[in-house]
Amino acid sequence: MKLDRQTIQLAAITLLNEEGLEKLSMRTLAKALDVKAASLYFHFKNKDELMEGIAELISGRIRQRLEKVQNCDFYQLAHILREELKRVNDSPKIFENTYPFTPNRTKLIVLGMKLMQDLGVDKQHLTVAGNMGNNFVLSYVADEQYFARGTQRQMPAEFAAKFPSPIDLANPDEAFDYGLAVFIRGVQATTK
Amino acid sequence: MKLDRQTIQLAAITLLNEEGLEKLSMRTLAKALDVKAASLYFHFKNKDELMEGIAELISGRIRQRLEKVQNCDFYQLAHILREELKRVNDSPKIFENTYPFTPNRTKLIVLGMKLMQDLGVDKQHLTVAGNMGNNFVLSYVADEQYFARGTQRQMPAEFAAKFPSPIDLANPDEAFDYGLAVFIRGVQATTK
DNA sequence: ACCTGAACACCGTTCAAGT
DNA sequence: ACCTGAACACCGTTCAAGT
Repeated sequence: MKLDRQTIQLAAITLLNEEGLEKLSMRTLAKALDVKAASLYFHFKNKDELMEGIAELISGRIRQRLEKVQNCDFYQLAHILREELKRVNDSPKIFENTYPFTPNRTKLIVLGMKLMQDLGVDKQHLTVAGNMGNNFVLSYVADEQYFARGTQRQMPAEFAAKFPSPIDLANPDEAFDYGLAVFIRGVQATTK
Repeated sequence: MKLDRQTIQLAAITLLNEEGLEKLSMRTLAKALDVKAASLYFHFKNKDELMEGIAELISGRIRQRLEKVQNCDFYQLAHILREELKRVNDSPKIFENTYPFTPNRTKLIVLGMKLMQDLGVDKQHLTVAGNMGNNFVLSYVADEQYFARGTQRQMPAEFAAKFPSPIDLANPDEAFDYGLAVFIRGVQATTK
């Protein structure tokens, strides 16, 4: 088997979409590639570096899509981010648990900051606002994937009675736009 | 050694604050309690149930503090939530990865929903808004604890040059209030 | 340069057996 | 009722050895 970093990362993504992050081990990944676990360590220093590579790969996909968008605003960035995160099961957890300043990802962070500036955020709150926008999308996709899994335990009857038919599950796109609007309008309203 | 669920949970919290979630295993926990790992399984079905118990214990602390607050609004809830989460290292990750509908935690969720209603959120967006508020605080504390750890790798020079001295790190309380204001005003602005 | 065999030091979990 | 010894099936990682 001829390995390289990208082959390994793509195989890992396939495994994530089939089984989820918990089932992804260096050994299962090696097995899927018909290779021994130790071989992976020739291409990646350790598992963390592999995860970092996956986040970086996804960031590259996002940047590629952004190139085709002129006059990008935060609304569009958030939508593309959500869509690409959804393509990889458990990607929000991977993003949360890896070092963020890899090349493509850094460029996305810088773009996010610029878009915050465009929304009128003052300089001293750029990073807070940027983190908040990023965390909103990550958490939203994490919740979506959690419910898509369908393996959760039930809500207690007490709760289900009080909040019947939560529309977000039926209308995830509308709910995402609602949350996004909350964030964007909130940022605008909080600018002096 | 005389064990019970609470003793185990408190020992786990101590270990979290000393070493973090990654170092917390059933075996290290047992060692800290001067007991064998298998003993823990008499009190908890598995590690997940133990983590769930820790989140539930923290939720109980929050509820206790909320009892002393009259006319609680979301601003106050968010502050108390943040403070209690900060008392336990990696608590945001624990909350994210456990089943949420345990008794005390369910009551907090119901309260959160009610406070969203007080802010004027329409019925069909209650759960989205509630999740968003919850995720905001969780993510914020996760970031705070990440930076408090101090073991992160450096930002690239390119980035540090563009965004010098991020005030959020120096002024975490002010930054939290900023984010909270963004959320609250955004919710109000997005109500028809 | 790239891969493997074999090992090391860990995990979570189970369960018959002890008290 | 509560705890343990001993095992099972896993992990991530290293490194001398092979090609």
